[in-house]
Amino acid sequence: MTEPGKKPTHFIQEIIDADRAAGRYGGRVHTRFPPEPNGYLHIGHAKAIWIDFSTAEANGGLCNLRFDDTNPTTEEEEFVEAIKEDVRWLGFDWGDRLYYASDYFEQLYQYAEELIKRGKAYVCDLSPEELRAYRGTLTEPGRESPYRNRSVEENLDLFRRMRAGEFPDGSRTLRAKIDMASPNLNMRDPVIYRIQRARHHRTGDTWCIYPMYDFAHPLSDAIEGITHSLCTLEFEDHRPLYNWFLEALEIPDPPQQIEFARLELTHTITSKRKLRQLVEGGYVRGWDDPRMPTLRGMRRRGYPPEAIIDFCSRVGVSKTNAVISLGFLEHVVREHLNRTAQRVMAVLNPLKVVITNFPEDRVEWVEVENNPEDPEAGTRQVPFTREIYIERDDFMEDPPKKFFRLAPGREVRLKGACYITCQEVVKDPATGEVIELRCTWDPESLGGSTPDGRRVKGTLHWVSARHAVPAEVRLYEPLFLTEDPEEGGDFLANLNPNSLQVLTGCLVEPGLAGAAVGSRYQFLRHGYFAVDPDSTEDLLVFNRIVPLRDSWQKIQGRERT
RNA sequence: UGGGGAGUGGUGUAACGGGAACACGCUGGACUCUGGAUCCAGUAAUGAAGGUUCGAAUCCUUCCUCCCCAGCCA
Repeated sequence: MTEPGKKPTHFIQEIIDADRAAGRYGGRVHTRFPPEPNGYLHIGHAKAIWIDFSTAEANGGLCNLRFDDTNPTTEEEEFVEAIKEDVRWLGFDWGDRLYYASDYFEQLYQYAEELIKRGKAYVCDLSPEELRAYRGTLTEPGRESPYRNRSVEENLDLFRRMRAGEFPDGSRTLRAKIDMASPNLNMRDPVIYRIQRARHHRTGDTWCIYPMYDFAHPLSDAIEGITHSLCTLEFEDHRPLYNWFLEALEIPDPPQQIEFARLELTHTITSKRKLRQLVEGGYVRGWDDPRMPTLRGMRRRGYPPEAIIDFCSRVGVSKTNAVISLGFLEHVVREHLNRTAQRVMAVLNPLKVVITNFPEDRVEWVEVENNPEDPEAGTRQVPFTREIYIERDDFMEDPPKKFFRLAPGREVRLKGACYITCQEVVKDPATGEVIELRCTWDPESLGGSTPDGRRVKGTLHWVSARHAVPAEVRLYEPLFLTEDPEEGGDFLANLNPNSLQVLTGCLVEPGLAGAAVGSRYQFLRHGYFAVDPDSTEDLLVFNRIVPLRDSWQKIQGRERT
């Protein structure tokens, strides 16, 4: 766990340190998280959110939440609320600094007029197709628009009439007058305003022209007094343009854009389009499916937000395109849950055990610790009776060498309760399936050890048959079989057919009855689980957050191959 | 074949001219009322070639590889 409040050491912090040493921005640090409200946030956004908010905080500064809502055709109010919810869930607070680029539409418009007046922008009548043709290619320069040298008066008049709605959608644009021969395509007279009669989720039909990102972003930053505008690597090519607008308008103390690498995870996609394909194609149950890399999916799965943040901070900040292994995320989640999750016994695949020398009506309440990692967590009482269930995998009639669990004639410990010895195996005469074990217990072992100090190799979890609470348990595996879902060219072909396994007829200890949705537990020897909102009064539903490391499974897997 | 970035163990991050470190993974062992956790040990890296220097991951040159850019998306 990284210590909170400790100053980070990444390259962005170094830039900030240098700025402060030089007295830039009067020593201020002000960042912003600028999502476009056109979809749900995912794990990649978590890194951006963490960087934006935590670097501000670490430097005594502030971070704004600003919706970058300059494209009304794709944006919706629904996403605004969802994004706010997700950022809050991660534990960040934007205070009263909730902004929208659309709040600045009038101001941005005035900036655009100013650009025209300075001879740095012009209205262009080229069609989208012509514009593309005029732009040139990666290796050939573009050509200047025939409308490039209109007078300031004509441009102003035309632009005002664009705003007034005198021209059809797409018929004209406002372009920055920069350099059609620039090797950086972004500088080849980029469009800064387009005509678009679309209802905006906040401004309604007030506007029929909307600013482009490249124009709106640096100026929105300037308006909010942002000092360090942090974004991902693909905007590196846009930085000259970002700076160009600020210079062209002579913005004092201009903000600076700094780019860092996105967070990518193995076995995971974050492309909005592909995520939508998974949802719409029914490959997952929705945007909050616990297998999804969306923050809502991870929340439902049971990932603690603190663990996600810790993960981000431990992955680090750099400019190297990196793919972090899903295993590392799981490690951090386990580490967090190991310290915080209450232990509980749950039998996922029950096998009945009758303890023949245990009185029929006796209920022995045994004491079990809630979390051996945290003495403060205390203990609880669990009922032990003559008929119990153990995990079917914890018994083998003909056990291999390193199998330390129950087998005919073998003695094991039942966690917190006692030692039992398997005396008889009852099978279904028709199928040969083991349906019941008849065991005896050693009353001396009550509590989990014996006066003679003899040792048993295995400790099993169990539930009392008549006290157990039924549950459904959903086990998850990565959505994709391959580290890189794009391997082979078709991500759908790499989908893991076993990404969801639903276990019914599971039995959990009685204390779990009525457990709150979202609460997290460690099912002893299985993993960490969270209560799913699908739970009802009659049936608890659990999601497996992450399994426990399992060295037995590893040994088995090794011997099988 | 233009422009912008990036190359350190299997993975991610450090080292900022001076003994390549940390974390995850992996291997082995200790311990254990979770085959968990913990502990201990081991494994393994500076893209290449030149050059500067007493000394280079770090500075210079050339080369190689990978990523991004031709929306009136962000």
